[in-house]
Amino acid sequence: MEKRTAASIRARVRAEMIDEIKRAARRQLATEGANLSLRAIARELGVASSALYRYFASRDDLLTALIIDAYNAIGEAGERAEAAVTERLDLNRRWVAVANAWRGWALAHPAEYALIHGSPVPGYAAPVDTVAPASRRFLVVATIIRDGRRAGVLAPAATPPERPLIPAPLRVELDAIAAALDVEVEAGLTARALIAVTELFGALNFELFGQLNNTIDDRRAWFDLQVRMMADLIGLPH
Amino acid sequence: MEKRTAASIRARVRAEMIDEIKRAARRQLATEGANLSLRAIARELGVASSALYRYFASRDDLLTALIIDAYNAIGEAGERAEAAVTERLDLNRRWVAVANAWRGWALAHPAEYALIHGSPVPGYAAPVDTVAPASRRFLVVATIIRDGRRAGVLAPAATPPERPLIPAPLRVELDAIAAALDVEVEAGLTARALIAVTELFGALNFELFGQLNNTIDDRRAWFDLQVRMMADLIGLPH
DNA sequence: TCTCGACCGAGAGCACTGCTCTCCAATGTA
DNA sequence: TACATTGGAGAGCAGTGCTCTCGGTCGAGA
Repeated sequence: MEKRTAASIRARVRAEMIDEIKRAARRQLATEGANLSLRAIARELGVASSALYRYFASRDDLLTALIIDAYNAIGEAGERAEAAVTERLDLNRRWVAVANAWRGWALAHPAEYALIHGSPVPGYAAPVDTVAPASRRFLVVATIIRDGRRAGVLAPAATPPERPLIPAPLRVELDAIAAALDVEVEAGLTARALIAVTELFGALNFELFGQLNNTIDDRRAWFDLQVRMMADLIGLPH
Repeated sequence: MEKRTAASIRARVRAEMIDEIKRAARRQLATEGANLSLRAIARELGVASSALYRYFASRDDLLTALIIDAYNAIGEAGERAEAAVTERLDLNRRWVAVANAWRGWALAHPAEYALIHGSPVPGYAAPVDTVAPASRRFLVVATIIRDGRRAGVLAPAATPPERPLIPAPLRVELDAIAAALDVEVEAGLTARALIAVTELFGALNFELFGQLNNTIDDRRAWFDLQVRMMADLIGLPH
């Protein structure tokens, strides 16, 4: 017991410091974007800038930590909203809940959203640690599709006919994605779900990166319409 | 005449220098991203860093110039590809041409693409000069819709029924957009066209910003499928 | 309980950045 | 040809990421 406790004292202090650094970094992020200043963070914490290097080997390392946190945060936001829908068979409601949760998180944390959905930091190669948190967003959508298929409301017959034919190599990849997400659906449905998600994040990018300034002011209604149209594209019953 | 010629000598030299600076900046952009270095550009041109300030008041000013150029370049790429389609009544072909041109330009100039579609540079407010070039991308799509409506192939009856109902305030805004683009179509069609474009740029963001690494390798086929599905969403006849 | 070693903070320093200011040479203009 | 506008050079300021060395502190194992 002593060993564990003793070790965890230092570890806990260290973890707290890491947390404080990340908090300050997130604050910086809001005003400075991806080119946040380590020295400014150190100043804010009342610490020499060199001290930060005891916790993060480089600025990129700190950014990586923030990126992983952001992926997990937006993923968790979607998961919680989806889990809160009690009518589990109302796939539409679950889809809308996820979409709105994503948008809500993005609007509440625009800088962190930009960190993961914006231009990659030049010369920065995303480490492998980021791929799992990054795919987390898609998992929750997969559960909706899976439940729908199992319940029969997303039966192959009920979904729209596969209109643009999918070439074989692409079909193989789409099948692999579905298998990795543990859903057994035809490639056409996988494609439509992916497209729906792509559209949503495209919409969020447009909204957050200022592409629809002076174009659409009622962003809430516009996003809502897109969410519903994408629900139709997937084939979610209403 | 002497006055004009004399003035234009200086002006021409100045324009050439500006061009050289922008060329070097674009080269920098490819490796360094948005945080390119003025001093590195100066070094590359064999010039003192302070000399650059005779041409651009600040780094942000230079970035603004690059942004405007990028908007115009991708816009023009779309326009040229669309204009090259001789079968003017084949709306589908025109749409595909535009989409592929956008993607081709993006793949050829990823850094410039990121400059206009990625996270906004922190603390950088896009000047008014950028809004016109930014909307240029949408103009070419508008012409396709307009021609389709005029030719009757995009007749209201032929387009899918307006399924998600559009709330009145949003409908007003969509009508305003259509009016600004000089197309006379119902709000539902405007919405679908906007969504199609949103999805395409969402797809390009995913592809260029690395979101579909380890997911889909056959990017060409995947983009193609998305383009065709969005053509269906708009209601372009095939 | 006590000593020792891991850990961590401080500070100086390097090479770099954007930007300003002053000085000066070149060059088109009248 | 003399002048005034233009643009380049260079020093300098405040800031950056990052490294290295030096000490102190405090939890660790004996």
